[in-house]
Amino acid sequence: MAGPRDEFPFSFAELNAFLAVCDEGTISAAARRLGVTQPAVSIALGELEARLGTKLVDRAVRPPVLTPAGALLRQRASALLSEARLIAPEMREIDRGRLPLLRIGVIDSLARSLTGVLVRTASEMADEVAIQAGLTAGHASNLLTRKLDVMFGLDDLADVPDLERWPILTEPYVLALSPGLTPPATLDELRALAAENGFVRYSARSSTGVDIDRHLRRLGLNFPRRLEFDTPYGVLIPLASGHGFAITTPICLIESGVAPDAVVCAPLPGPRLTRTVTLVGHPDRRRRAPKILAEAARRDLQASVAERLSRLAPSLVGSVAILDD
Amino acid sequence: MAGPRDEFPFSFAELNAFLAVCDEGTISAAARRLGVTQPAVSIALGELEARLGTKLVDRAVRPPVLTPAGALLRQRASALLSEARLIAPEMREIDRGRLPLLRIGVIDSLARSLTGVLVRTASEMADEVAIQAGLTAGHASNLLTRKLDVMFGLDDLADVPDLERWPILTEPYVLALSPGLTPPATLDELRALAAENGFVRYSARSSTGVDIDRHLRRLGLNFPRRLEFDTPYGVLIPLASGHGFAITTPICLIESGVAPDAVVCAPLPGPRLTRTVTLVGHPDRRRRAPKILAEAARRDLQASVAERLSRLAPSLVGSVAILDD
DNA sequence: TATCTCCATAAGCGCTATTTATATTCCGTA
DNA sequence: TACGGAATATAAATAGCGCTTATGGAGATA
Repeated sequence: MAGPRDEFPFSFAELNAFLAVCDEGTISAAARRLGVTQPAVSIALGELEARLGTKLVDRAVRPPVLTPAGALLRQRASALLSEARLIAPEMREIDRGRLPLLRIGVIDSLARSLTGVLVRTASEMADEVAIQAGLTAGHASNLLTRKLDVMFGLDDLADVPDLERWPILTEPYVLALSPGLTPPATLDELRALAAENGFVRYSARSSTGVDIDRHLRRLGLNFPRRLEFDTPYGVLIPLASGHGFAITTPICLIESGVAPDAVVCAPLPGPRLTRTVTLVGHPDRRRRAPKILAEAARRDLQASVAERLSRLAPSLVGSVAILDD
Repeated sequence: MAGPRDEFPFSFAELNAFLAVCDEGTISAAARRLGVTQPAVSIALGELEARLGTKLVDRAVRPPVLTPAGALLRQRASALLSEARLIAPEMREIDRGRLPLLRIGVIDSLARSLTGVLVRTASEMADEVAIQAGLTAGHASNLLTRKLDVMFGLDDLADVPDLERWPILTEPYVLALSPGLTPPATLDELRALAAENGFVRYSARSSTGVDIDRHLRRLGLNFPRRLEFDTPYGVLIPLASGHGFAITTPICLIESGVAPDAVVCAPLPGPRLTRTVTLVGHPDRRRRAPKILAEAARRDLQASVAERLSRLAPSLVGSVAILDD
């Protein structure tokens, strides 16, 4: 797979080399630390710069100093690599272990909405209940490593056999705008809006953020990032106090707890994009925990979502579909 | 830099190929989408499995299904790649004189209180701002791996050199009880309370939970766990709807957003136990981000904490000390 | 100015990933 | 149960990438 550099203008090794240069201060020292010769690092760095189209380090002065672009790459690369380094160890850890406890992971955008009903329901099934809020990816890996028994998230892990799946709800992604902004009706208007106003995004750590990124990429929309968050609350806060817009969902709007007049909602121009929250869990023959929790969650949401939306964003009432099997 | 696979048992292209296989369902289809031949993908996948030491897809059945390890890799890889895809476009932006990213981690119990002021302050220092909420431990490791520039948390990372530290606030742990329960005045009364009512605890993943556990252990108190959460909101929800008690802090009470009459607060009998929130950050010579963010956060809290507490729990007004250097 | 260190470039080469070609396995269907 | 088609694995050949050694130039220190 070493063909022409299609999509990624860098390799792990190159990023690693670059970081070594940042840490060590010189190319020679970095080469020593990496256990390769000096020209190897020199060339790698040069090609990295060529492919990125930017100088990364200013070698005119000594010791070499990072350019602004280099400083950014350092941030990004070191985050990326420390993330990558975790993957292999985690995969080795996938074994099985069982605890009597009932452990439930809930995606951030449903944490507040569901915690109450989950506590009530789960308390009747288990003596000990642990509930954690977080991102889908974290819950999924915890589920697969059996650190969780069930999770509410955006990934139904369809490829994994021997898991139970209970769909909870489907909802559209919508635009959320600062009050005063005119909702765009077409993609061109959306593009114009983005030229004048900041786009507040979910981070790529969240499934929601990944979904939205991919959708925008397919539409050829390339909003600059200015503000990013990994929770619904974070995304909506900046809208209330300035000129900006975000892509979010009705449930996220409810979860964020913003005031009714702080944000204006509108449909997302272009192709429809939705997300589905699914309960995924290890089968539990005795307690039937996945099924019972799913049904309780649905009942609770059925009773509360429309009512809350009618106060926050009447136009979105009916957009959230609580599912059944 | 294509020597023996030292540290990373995969390349971007291989992860991309694996994701294509996940999406398309078959190796052949993935190869078509990637514009390579089928054996290329087949071999790449096989070597990926060999290097990771795990089967990723079960090809015995058709269509192939992911193993648990494969599902985990899918999660991780897709997050990693969507993060990586953003890097190059961003670097082009930087050359147009934009300021680099500022990434801030905030402990869950201050997330809502601080997000607004942090967005306002950080936006003036950087063109891009990322704020994530979570647990202190996660932020600390992200800070050390440079995935974060500054963090607000309960750990000042005193052992790590070359970090700036700015104390934000100190507050006591207090008891929170379901309405109707009588606040215990002594440790014996607390023990009696625990015999009759459920103790809702913070999970051991959170610094707060670890602190409380240790304190209780020293006092010889051994409450059975029944319910545990890792966010302030989660801990207080069960109290509002049943007979139980928890140990929490004034800031957590504010953060949770519970109604004023849902919970009753009282001092914690026995030795005083407090916690201190500190801002820790990488030094930032140019922008002075840690100092400026700390000062803005203090000002904001100074203005808002007492006011909010007076509505929620008048007896706690004055218990939170906003610090200075 | 001399010297040391660091860096860039050039040439050669080994290795890796790709391709084409072919065998094998699995599934649906007659 | 036998057969056709599709998907996958394997083998051999090839091409390209990145490594090394060798060498010249540039900056810092005395």
